[in-house]
Amino acid sequence: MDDLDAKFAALADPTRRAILARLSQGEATVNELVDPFEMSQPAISQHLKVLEGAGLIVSRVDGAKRPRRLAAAGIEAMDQWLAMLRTALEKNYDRLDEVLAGINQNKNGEIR
Amino acid sequence: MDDLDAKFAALADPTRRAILARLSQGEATVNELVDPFEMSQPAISQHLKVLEGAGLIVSRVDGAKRPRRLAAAGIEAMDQWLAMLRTALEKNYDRLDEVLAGINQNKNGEIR
DNA sequence: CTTTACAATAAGTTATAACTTATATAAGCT
DNA sequence: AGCTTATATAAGTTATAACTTATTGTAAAG
Repeated sequence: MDDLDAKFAALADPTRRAILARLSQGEATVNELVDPFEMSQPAISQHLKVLEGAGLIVSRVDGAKRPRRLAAAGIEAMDQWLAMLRTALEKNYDRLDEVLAGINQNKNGEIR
Repeated sequence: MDDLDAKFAALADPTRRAILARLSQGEATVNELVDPFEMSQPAISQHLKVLEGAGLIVSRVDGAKRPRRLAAAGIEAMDQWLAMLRTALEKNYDRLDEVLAGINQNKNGEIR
């Protein structure tokens, strides 16, 4: 699963982030997920469809219920992409440190 | 900076992710960022505005040029949010391990 | 001080997202 | 079978996103 467009777009909605936060505590059915929101059941079902399409959650059939839970694999792709930026930033900080060290060195004629 | 809606929405566009990837290698001006894309300069400027609004990049003035670079602070909020999910998933795996251990125990009358 | 280079803004178009209400499907209960 | 509960799908509305071309603003260079 690699569709970063869908994954990040899914996380861009606060309702969907709240759903994921809820699911991080364990499985929940659609009705359980509807409760905390001032929003219709179809609206939540549509959000769940988006999350499932993005590979961030999976569903299971239990009679008439369809409990959802987080999909481990789905989180990783995003995480790795962010890791790239994080690493790049760390490297930039290192460079900045070197630059600042250089400035101190020049000002004083020695390293301080 | 905490506007997760804007941050994740910004990352949902492949052009903007490519821009961030380019900036992870160091500063770049608007024209430099336009080059690799088959897209007008205004389009790129608009993408940059979105990224800046989301706190993911910052700009600097150098004569008529406005070099952009990554904004360290902006990445963190997203990263922390994802970290929450990651941790939750790890915990769920731990629980699953316990459950499976329990099953083995019951089947055999002893832990195997 | 006019031209050129770099970038931002304006206005218009088209596609898509996020809801709503109404309706369909499917399982469980009596 | 008929009623209820759980969820999905359909259709319609409104707002917003992602472009385009045209234009404007601003600094540097001749």
